[in-house]
Amino acid sequence: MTEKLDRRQLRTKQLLRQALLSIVETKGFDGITVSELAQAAGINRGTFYLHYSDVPHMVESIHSEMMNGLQAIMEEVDINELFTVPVTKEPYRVVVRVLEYMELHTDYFKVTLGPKGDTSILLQLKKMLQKQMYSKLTFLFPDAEMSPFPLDYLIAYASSANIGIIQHWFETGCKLRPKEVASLMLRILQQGPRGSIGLS
Amino acid sequence: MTEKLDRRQLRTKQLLRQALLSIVETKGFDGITVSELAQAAGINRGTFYLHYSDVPHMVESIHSEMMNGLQAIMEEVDINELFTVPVTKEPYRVVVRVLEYMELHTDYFKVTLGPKGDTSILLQLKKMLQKQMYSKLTFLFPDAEMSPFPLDYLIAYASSANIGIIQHWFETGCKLRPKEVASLMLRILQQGPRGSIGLS
DNA sequence: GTTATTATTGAACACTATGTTGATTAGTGA
DNA sequence: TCACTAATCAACATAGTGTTCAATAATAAC
Repeated sequence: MTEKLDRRQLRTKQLLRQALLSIVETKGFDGITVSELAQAAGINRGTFYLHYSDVPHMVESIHSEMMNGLQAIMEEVDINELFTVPVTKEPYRVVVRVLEYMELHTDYFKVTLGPKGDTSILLQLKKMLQKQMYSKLTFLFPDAEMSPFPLDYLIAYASSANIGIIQHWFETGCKLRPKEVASLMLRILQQGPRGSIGLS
Repeated sequence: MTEKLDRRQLRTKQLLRQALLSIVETKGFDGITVSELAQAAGINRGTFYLHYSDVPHMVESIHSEMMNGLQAIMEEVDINELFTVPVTKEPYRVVVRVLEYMELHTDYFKVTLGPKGDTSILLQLKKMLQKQMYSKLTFLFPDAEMSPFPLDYLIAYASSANIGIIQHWFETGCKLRPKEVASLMLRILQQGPRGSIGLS
């Protein structure tokens, strides 16, 4: 997989990554030129093409790195537990680990999930959640007709909702600990919006 | 407001709008050139600049039109009712009207809310929902400390969740009627994810 | 430490899109 | 019909693209 070692390559890739995220933070992912990227990174414009064919290619490449990291954690998730385990002081472990991973890479996620962010990443993230939810829900409801509520809409609802919480977490500067955020997600998922604020 | 009448201007604006949405549908909002836009619309490239300064300006302009239409409807919403009125066969009226408006402009919303869509529009839409929710929730909980659940996170959750449902609605080709979608939104908002599928 | 390797640099290239201008044509409203 | 003005067409300087090549510098391996 990672069979690249030359310090020079690593250095320029790091410089490019920093430059990209810095630019994205101010003007979003659109309209970034190779020229400004190279200048911000302090490297020669031609050098960029030794690593990426294109700005979109570089963006996609960085996206993949982060998504792979998330995917590895996600694959351990067990939605069944999420739905059946009662509220405890220890929120669901894998959720916490996902949030910790995101907090570790704040520089990346705060921009991609924010207002200048990337739709495709939000979508991938949502699809990850949905995939897990779907497999577990179809286990709970082998015959889709048994559910009094269309499962696809339920999944669309719950996945978007949790992403909304994560976005708000970054938007407010990650003031809460991953554990606390996971705890909120668990409570609202179990009790629903009305129940969580104390309405009957 | 709308004091433009010349048929020629209306014609080219319509042609440009159609061309834009058609292009966006295939390659998203990014990297659209004035040249391809003019060609797709069958107008002279220079003519574009008689109407818009820029591609982003045109995009922003079309966004505003749609958002203003939504805003006018949204301002009638009464979240209080959403939270207190029991499930009836008639879902909340304003929600239905918003969904009807969106369905009327399917060509626009199916792309902007979809995978190739625009983050800023999703954000504006979410902010609209949040504004309404916030004013109503602070009415229910004048002292923010009274809520056992942080209101900002609750609002982030609920607004994203409902947008997720709308996105899924367009994603699946608007098979349900606006009334049916509004009914789903109401049920899940009241009963929560677990309650709506019949779990205790 | 020397050497072979290779990433980076800098300059040049043709190409595409930009945004603007001025003169001309053609459609519109009164 | 006629004054007005939107749309067209060609031309322009500018800026970014993606590529190539020779020269330079840093690196890894011996």
